[in-house]
Formats: sequence, C-alpha cells, structure tokens
Amino acid sequence: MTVKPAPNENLLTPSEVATLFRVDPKTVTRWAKSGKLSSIRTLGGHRRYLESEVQALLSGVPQPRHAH
Amino acid sequence: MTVKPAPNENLLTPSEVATLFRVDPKTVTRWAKSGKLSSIRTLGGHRRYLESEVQALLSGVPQPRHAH
DNA sequence: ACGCAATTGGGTAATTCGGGGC
DNA sequence: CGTGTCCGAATTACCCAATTGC
Repeated sequence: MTVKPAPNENLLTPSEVATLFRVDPKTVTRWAKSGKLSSIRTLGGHRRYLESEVQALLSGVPQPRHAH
Repeated sequence: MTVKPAPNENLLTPSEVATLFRVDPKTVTRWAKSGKLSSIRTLGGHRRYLESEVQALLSGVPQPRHAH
C-alpha cells in the first residue's frame, strides 16, 4: 500500500481558533498577517487555519521559526 | 520533456471541494457561478470540479486566467 | 420503480475582511 | 507592541422545497 503524505489537512475557521485561544478573531487574523500562524485562503479571501498547527501551539510545542 | 495537460481529469463533487476548503457546499457553487472556479455540469445540472484546479488553489498557486 | 443522500435554487442571518483609532 | 473595539463592505452559513445521482 502506498504511503500517503496525507494531503488532507483539517482546517479551522477564524472563530474556532479564536475560541480555542480565548482571543478575538481579529487577533488570530493579526497572527496570520505577521506570519506567526500559517493560513489557507478561501476563494473569497477568508482564512482557514491548519488544525494540526493550532493544536501544536496550544500544546506549547514551539513552532519552527526563522533563526534570528 | 513536454508539459502534457491530462485529458481525463479526476472530478470532485461539491461536498468534496467544500470539505477541502472547510466551507459550505453552497459556497463552492457560488465560486463556480462567479467564475472563480471552473466546473463541469452533469446532464442533470449538478456541478463537478477539476481536482487539479482545486489542489492548485489550495496550494495557493494562482490559476492561469484567460487573457482577454 | 423506489429510497436516500446530495445538489440545486432562492432568501436571510452570521462571519470575516480591511482599515483606522484607542 | 499586542489586544479589543467600531465601521462598512464583502463573503459565508443556514433555512426551505424540488430535482438529481446512484
């Protein structure tokens, strides 16, 4: 059987991420804008976030960041 | 090597596309109506979408647009 | 021919976007 | 510097009944 790289990533809406972090959805948008959080865009421009990334951040797992 | 456009393309149903973008199937229909997403029609009027186009859009790759 | 999930269409709430200011 | 809030405009989600797919 083929080893599938799981192209199917669960996505979260801005409000869902905001609820998880207990912040305003606008704040989540700022995180995305500043590159702290990666995001997918709908064809209408609305953002969707990777559940795995959000979960990792919630778990306190440091995300890969640019060495500075 | 030549870049060959695949003649027979895998087709996705509205709900499948909706799941990939984390939106409502009706929203995908709206994208098709507005020309943001190309679609094939069944003989009964139901829409089918090109998997390659959907994947490209998910990847953030801008689709080739018709020059006018 | 029948059943059932999915899709279609319209209409109306709820979110989200972007910018600006505190 | 980061966050919450206000605003208008745009996008998306949920409601219905009828049609289509398999």
